[in-house]
Amino acid sequence: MSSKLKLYNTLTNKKEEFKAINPKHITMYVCGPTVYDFSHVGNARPVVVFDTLARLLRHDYDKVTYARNITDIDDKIIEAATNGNIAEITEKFARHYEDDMSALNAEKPDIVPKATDYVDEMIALISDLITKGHAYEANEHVLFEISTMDDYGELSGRKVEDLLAGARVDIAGYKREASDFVLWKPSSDAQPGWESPWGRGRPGWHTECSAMIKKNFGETIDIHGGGQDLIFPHHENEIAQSKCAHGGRNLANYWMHNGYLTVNGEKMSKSQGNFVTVHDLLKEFIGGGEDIRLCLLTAQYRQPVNFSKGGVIQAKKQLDKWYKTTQGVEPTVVSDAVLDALRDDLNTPKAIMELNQLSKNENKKGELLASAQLLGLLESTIEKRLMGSLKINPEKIEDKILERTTAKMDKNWKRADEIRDELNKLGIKLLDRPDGTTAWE
RNA sequence: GGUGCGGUGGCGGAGAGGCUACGCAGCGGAUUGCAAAUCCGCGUACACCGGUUCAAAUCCGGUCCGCACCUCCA
Repeated sequence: MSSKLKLYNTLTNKKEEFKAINPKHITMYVCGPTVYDFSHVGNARPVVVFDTLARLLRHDYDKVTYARNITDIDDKIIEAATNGNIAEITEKFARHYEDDMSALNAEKPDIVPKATDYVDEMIALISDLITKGHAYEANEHVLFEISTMDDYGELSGRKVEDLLAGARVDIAGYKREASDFVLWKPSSDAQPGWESPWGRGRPGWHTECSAMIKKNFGETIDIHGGGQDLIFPHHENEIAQSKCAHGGRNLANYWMHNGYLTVNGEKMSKSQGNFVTVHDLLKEFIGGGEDIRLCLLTAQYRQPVNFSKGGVIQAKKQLDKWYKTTQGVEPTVVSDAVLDALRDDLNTPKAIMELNQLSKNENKKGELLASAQLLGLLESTIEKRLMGSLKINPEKIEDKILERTTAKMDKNWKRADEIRDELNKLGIKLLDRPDGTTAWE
């Protein structure tokens, strides 16, 4: 390996050299969606970022197991399922999620665990925490008692005192401390629920990830990822549960958090209403999943990306260029310069710069293609890309070109230009070649 | 109030003490019936004020501004 992988670790707020627990098998877990609605572009950013990391890890290591969960039990889902049919809604949006993310060239993770398949494991974890004195039952709830943990707040850099001072939570009377969090809560007859030692109920939000990681990977994994907004409280609480259940051992050695997608400088979020769903964007940019992916990779993952359609268009232009220069080329090896950039905490903008350097070199087109593909780009062909976004029958285009060529021979420039404009409106550009033939794209 | 991240040319966006990426847009040229595409050339920017240094966008101190988390959130 020409360079070593370095990753920024939220746990230490430093860029660190990556040291695998077992270099023969890397383990990575990323928080996935709560499936109650379409995902917006902001939700897609971690998917693209960690997919890119997974691709790099697969290039550098023999075996990588990447898990991304699906939260299919949650109060929002219960709310969204007005007819009470939870499974209908979760299955529908899980499917949309899979479709949308694969349109962005994000490979399916090796494991896609669903929360509802891990209820037994969650109950076991909660029981364990009660036995070890870190959780207590109150008013049909089970709560994690943060005062029983010495280093609570290590990930987010928060002190328990500050939390309490700033707490704007409705403090439920049965909590011993305001920031104790729910591990288990009761369900009404109308709500979905599972039998447990504490009555019929459902798990709290943070519990599933801890249980899934334990079951699939064991106590400690290499990398745990997600959006910055998950640092607190979600990941902090995952750490609390898992460490207290596992004798203080780390849940993950490296915690990585991607920055937000912003719109006019502000976070894209559902509650603010400033979001664009991937589903809708793909309708607008037909066949443009790769354009969206590149757009998301133009900034380093910890920096914000200001989303705009102009940005997607710019990415599209970039890809069109690369597709042209690699037409008919077979991928060879991934460039060291691109690898160096990616191994430096996933510096995708620098990697993109290196791709541009490669594209200028006649002899490095195979490297360009192989390197771009490591980033999940240039995975299609120029022909498919064209056809995917075509709004007109190719034969009709040929007819028009023929008509225009005739007009040109008669020096009827007016008619020739009319035809060109007409096709232009349909997004088709004509290329008059020096030999007199006309190609289109 | 606490915690964290930022402010780079018209725009996007790396870099992080001297060699001043890269892309888009723009301008000039080659080419073209005119275009498009392509090729060649052109940009001395790093919020502000001090300091350290032979040398600072990069280090140190201060100021201003923005964003985010502390509540569900990728």
